[in-house]
Amino acid sequence: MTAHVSHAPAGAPDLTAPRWLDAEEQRAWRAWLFSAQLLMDRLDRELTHATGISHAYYEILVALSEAPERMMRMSELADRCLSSRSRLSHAVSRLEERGWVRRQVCPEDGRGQLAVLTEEGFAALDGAAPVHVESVRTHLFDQLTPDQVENMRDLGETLLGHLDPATVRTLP
Amino acid sequence: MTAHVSHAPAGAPDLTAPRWLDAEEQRAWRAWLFSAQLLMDRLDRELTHATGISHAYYEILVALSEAPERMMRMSELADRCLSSRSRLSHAVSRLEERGWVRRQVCPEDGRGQLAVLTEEGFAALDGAAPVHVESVRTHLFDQLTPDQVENMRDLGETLLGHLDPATVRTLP
DNA sequence: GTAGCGTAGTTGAGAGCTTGACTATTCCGC
DNA sequence: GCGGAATAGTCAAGCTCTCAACTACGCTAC
Repeated sequence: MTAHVSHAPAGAPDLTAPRWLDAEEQRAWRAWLFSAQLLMDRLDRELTHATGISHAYYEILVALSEAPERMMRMSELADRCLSSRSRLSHAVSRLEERGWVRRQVCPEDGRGQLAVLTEEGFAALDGAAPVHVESVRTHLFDQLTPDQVENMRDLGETLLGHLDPATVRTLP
Repeated sequence: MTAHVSHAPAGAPDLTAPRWLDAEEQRAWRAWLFSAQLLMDRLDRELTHATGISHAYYEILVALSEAPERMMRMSELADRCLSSRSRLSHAVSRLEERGWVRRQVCPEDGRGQLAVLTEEGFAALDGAAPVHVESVRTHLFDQLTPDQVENMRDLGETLLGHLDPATVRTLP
């Protein structure tokens, strides 16, 4: 960013002036942003390339595999995957075409749909998981000391507590 | 992820077995992933909603505004924005339609194109920057202690050093 | 029961991204 | 110089996401 300078007189701080980042904050922010973008991109590419499953689809399969009876309400699944309803609906349709998920009307609520992981879907996940965990190891945990891992967890949970207090409670 | 257990005998560790994450690692990884996704999504939405400029476009404008003469080679700009050549080419075309960027053949290399930030583009960035910095403050720095900010920088730079050693040197 | 409202999920159109092919130009070895 | 390899950038086709309707069902009050 080009330099932005507040022109408020020293004695009267301008409370509406943008709270620009200082050099340290700028550096921290960019390091975080770039590393996060690169890491997600790398993990997604390696997974997609090796297994044909994008990280977004992988997350859906994981969520279903962990759910009781390997089935979940569409909305609940969308929340769990940080996805919009619409996006999830499209994604599940595509997973259905691959035979990995099927839809089923919800017995308790006629409006609802259940997404159910099929045996084929579970097998696909089972094949992809070792690939993905190896990527996460290589590009994340292998690079960090135990203290850094602890800091990562602390940072993540702090931000999560602000951005979405409901999700922080669903952590393992 | 459902439980995955290595069946190798204790005396002969299986070096090809997936290095699954333990509970602590799982927790750290998910906290990081969810918070990163939510934060990026939030910042992008707030910026797009308030200014009509997506975060991806914002990054292009920022990179150009910081470049000498507010111009940059297409490839260099793509690298700086962690974007593919193709994606950047499309994005610059759309920014050109808005009158914020224009293309210019590179004098030194007839194959190359220079993306140049226009006055209108600079004005658009100038209007968007306060909105964006306020989002970053609200959802990131206001939530963290100075120690956490320091940890964030450390983590980001560590990961960046592994994922893209070239980029870490371009930090402010 | 039925009108009205809220919720669950889907759909279609349009925007943006990815992949891979393609053009134009430069670089390099002879 | 000149032919072949490498590089810069663009483009078309297909896929995914977003936004804004839209359908279908459930809940509540009368």
